[in-house]
Amino acid sequence: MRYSKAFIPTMRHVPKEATMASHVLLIRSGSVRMLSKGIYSYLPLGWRAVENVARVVREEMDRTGAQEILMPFVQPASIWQESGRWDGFGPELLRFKNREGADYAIGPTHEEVVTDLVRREIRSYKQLGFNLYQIQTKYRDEPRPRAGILRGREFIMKDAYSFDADAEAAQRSYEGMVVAYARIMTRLGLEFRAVQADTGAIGGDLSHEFQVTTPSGEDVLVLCDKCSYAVNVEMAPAYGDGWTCTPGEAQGGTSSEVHTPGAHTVEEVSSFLGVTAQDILKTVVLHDGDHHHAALVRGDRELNLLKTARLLGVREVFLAGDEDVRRLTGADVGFAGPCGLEKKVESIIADREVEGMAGFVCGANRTDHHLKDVHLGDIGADVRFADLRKVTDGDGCPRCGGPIHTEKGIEGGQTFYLGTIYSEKMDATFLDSGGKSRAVEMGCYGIGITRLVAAAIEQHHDENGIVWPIEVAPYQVHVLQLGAGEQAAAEAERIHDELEREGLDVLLDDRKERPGVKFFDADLLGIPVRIVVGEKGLKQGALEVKTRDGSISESIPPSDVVGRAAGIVSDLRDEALRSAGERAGSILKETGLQK
RNA sequence: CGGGGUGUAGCUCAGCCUGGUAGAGUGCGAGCUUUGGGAGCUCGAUGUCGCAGGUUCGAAUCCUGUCGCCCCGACCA
Repeated sequence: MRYSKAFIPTMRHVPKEATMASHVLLIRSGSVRMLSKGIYSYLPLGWRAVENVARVVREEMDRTGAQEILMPFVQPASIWQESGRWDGFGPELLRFKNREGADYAIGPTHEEVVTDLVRREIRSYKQLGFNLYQIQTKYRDEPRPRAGILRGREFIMKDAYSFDADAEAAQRSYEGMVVAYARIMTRLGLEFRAVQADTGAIGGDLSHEFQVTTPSGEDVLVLCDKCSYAVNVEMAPAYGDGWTCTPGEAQGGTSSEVHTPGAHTVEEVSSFLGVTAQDILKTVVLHDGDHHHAALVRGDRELNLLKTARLLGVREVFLAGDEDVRRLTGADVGFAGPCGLEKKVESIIADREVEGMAGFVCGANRTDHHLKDVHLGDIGADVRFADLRKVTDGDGCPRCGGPIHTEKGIEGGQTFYLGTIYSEKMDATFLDSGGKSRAVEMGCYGIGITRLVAAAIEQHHDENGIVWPIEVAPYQVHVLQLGAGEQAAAEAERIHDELEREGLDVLLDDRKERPGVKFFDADLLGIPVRIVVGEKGLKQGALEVKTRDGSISESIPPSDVVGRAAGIVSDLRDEALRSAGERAGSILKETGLQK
């Protein structure tokens, strides 16, 4: 490809709407442009990267025997009503009516469609044991899209669905996908961890997230330093089986109110009253859509909303709004306490650790006032104790007791073992070898194709631009033709043409630009191998061949340049494949799926 | 949804408080010089000041509404 003919609108300025590295660089490199909130066009460079991720995903999915299909993204409400998700999915499902007034949705995922497709054809266990996947645009009406294509409303996803006759075969299908995902992530050059995950709206009881580890990630991973325990913080239990605590003094009656003007935060209360955060009881007012609840945690802890929702038996809980807090507690936000709150809320729940607290400080439900020397007996209501707090660095591993630490991650893919939850609801059944009717055992497996492009940049960039991993890079080799001399132009063309004949994707910067401009753009675009063809080098009989990550920088004769560049590319690919094989060999142990 | 911010040239932003002919840098076009890390000089083109109302002799500026975008949202309880 000749740069002079390419549509690569690079930008010098940092676009003001972008804060994350991948977002900034995708825009600056002319890879994507926003049409509307969370909705992006892919320009040639960005689209090539997307296609490359898709290519690797296809290769690895096909390798497992999965078959590619394409399903509709416009889906009738009827199948969603069958599965119960028309009401269950929430506002992220974009719904609309067609001209006849019938309800439809734009597919955020395809369990319903694929289950419907398969149930019409499956009669016997002999037909089962297959996996269907597609690569397609999805739409989820996210409440808060951000960070460009990392968390968009419209995005491209690979979703696969396995269909088996029994749980054992389904388990093997699941493991096959976990292995494939490890190969995919590794080939794409991504550092990742597979963690146990919540199954959320999709359902099922076994799930792993493939988290691309980066400090800019949205998810928090809890990882054991000693064993292979790895879990999303949403799921992480704070207390192992052996955990106990000595119940605190239940006797109340010693509490007294203290004036704490302006002390809204635990930190402020702690320094105002000269107590530690552990001596403070934090009261969080929640609502679950129907009712309000109060949750109690130690002052230095954070509430885990997912564990809280599970305890309450609801799908989701949210923080109550400021207005609700004022109405229920009778005080400004920051002064809520459990005493006297039992009549205002549906229930009071507390983290297990709170059971050991005594003589603590808590809000007085009166603006600018707290209570001190409070005991559990003062709450005057039944409090349910459970594992509610968020796990943090320094907590113990629930499996081996070793120390755990947390890391941030971007969820690049997730695998779910669904069992029969969809097949039962939607009547996808078959006759087993004994002639009995059974529901199909299903699994579903997603990879955010466009998100992985952004994640790759989050992990691979420097202050000058992108540093593409070889399998994602829109081009593998970037030939910089410097100067206006005919000799350099002819030589650059020759190198470009020969590299293309080798089957490589090559970008030839033949623009009438000064060298500095070309170098800066080359750094920004991040193509892995760079060849500089200038009059100076030709005179000296040595051209510069460099990798974008700086690991290789050589001056070699023009006649050897093509062979050397092609060699570097194939070495990089071989290395990616080799590590993919290695990681795939250990992933089942790593995830605990095999001993 | 709540809170905060922002919208002026392709891009980044100034001007707004205190109303009076629309600005800078960068980019873009032409010319000369320059040519291995975002060149210099000269000349030039570019705006429904997000949109809709209102106040005013007069609105980018003040008022009302609306739309878009960005950031934050137990860690304050």
